[in-house]
Amino acid sequence: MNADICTLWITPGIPQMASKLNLKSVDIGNRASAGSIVYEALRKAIIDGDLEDGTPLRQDDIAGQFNTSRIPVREALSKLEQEGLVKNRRYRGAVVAGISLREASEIFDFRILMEGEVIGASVPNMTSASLSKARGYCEEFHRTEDSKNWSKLNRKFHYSLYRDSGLKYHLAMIDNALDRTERYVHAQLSISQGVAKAHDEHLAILEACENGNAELASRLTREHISSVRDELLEHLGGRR
Amino acid sequence: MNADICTLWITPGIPQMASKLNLKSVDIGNRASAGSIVYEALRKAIIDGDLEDGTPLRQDDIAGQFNTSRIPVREALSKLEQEGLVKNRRYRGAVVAGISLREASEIFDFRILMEGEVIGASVPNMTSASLSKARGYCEEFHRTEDSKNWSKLNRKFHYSLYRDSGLKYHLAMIDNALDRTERYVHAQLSISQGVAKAHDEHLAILEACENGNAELASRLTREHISSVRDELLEHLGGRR
DNA sequence: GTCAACAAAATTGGATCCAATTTACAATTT
DNA sequence: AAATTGTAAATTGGATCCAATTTTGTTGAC
Repeated sequence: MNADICTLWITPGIPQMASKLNLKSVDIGNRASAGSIVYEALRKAIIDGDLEDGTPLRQDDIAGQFNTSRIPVREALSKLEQEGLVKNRRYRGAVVAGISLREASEIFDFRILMEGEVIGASVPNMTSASLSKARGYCEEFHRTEDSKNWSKLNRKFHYSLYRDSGLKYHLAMIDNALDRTERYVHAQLSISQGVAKAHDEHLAILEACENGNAELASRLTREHISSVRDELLEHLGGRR
Repeated sequence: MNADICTLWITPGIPQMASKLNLKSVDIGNRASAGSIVYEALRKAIIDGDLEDGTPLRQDDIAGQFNTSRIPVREALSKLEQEGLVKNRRYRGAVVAGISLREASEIFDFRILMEGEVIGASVPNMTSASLSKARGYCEEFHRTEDSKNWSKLNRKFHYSLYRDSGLKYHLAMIDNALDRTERYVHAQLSISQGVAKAHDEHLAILEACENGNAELASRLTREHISSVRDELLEHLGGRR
């Protein structure tokens, strides 16, 4: 984990005040806070599975690694707890929150409900730009060999099909659900013919979207997530 | 807002160590942290609508009111931001987050999806204890005159019908959605014949549950929330 | 050797202090 | 008077310090 993420955020669009000057400007006002830097780094590490479930997250350690004090670290840990990625116990510190298969399975059910609905609402509004972007991610997902990128691209693919729904709240809920299950998705993709099967299903979903068939896209999405869940439960020793 | 909320939490079940003594004990080890006390108080104030949208939440003020330092206040504000109840801007402080009718409407749609599903899953597992508890809340909702209690009891009624689903994640998501819309529900109940109509619908839902008709309970719940949403949009000037 | 009691170290929670930034406002110019 | 600049007050972010609590380790009794 490196600390030099702490660079300025170059924001493409700063509200264009009434100024004649047209400069390549850097929005100094939007520097990331120390807390959000720590948060992002920890979030990524947990989601990617670099930190095992139950790993204690000592405030001093983390503060040291990021060359900051414990205050921003606490802020980050608190946010991560809200998201369900760490568990905090008073005076006992934070640990990476594992989820049981039972819990994971429920979150997959949640996703089936959400994503089926959202893609259905999205299809009628889908632009060709979104579709070609989705196709790009889909192909990249198929091509890539690096298992680390699978779940990332899988996520980008699906998300690009949801965005046009304009359902921001639903999308935020989906995001959180994906955060919590990403480790499991990664595991599922890595076993058996996970990626090949997923790719086939992605293509079918994409085609339904391109044909403007919302109902089909919704059904295929539900089946897709459902099959990921079932395979996961099967391979990781779970009866439900 | 009063500061004397800061009392000890009386926890009914402390793991019964090997002790002959049987005292009404107070679990000192589970005192609420200062941050969580501030959090609960602010959350309640915002949900109940005691703090108007856009009200600035000054750290010093709040810290003063609770006779604590700003650290726990920041923690509380951070949590509230995660829940969408306040907006935080760096160096500019926090304000109570209002939601537009557009956003509220989307959250109602989310609730329709969630609560319809959850009550359906709940019905087969529903105990007579849950049902009688639900009936109690239902009647209390009907009887009470205090508008402040309507949304509270409305919430308790619905929640008591969902709990037996055992779908903890779904329930947590519903909780957050209710937090965000409670102000609007309160507004809707206060207008026209809101309470009477809601009570009729509650009775119908309850009856479906008692008869073990999951499908009907689900449909009635969806229609119930849907009608609350529609009336709200109508009365508060919204086309969708 | 096992268990309890006690003490020391480690760790977190909260208070206070300082720095960074924004906001409010007076002074200045046009 | 309106707009701009400069300055002080208000406010937040972060660092450091102390207190509360847990964890660890040690001693002693049996």
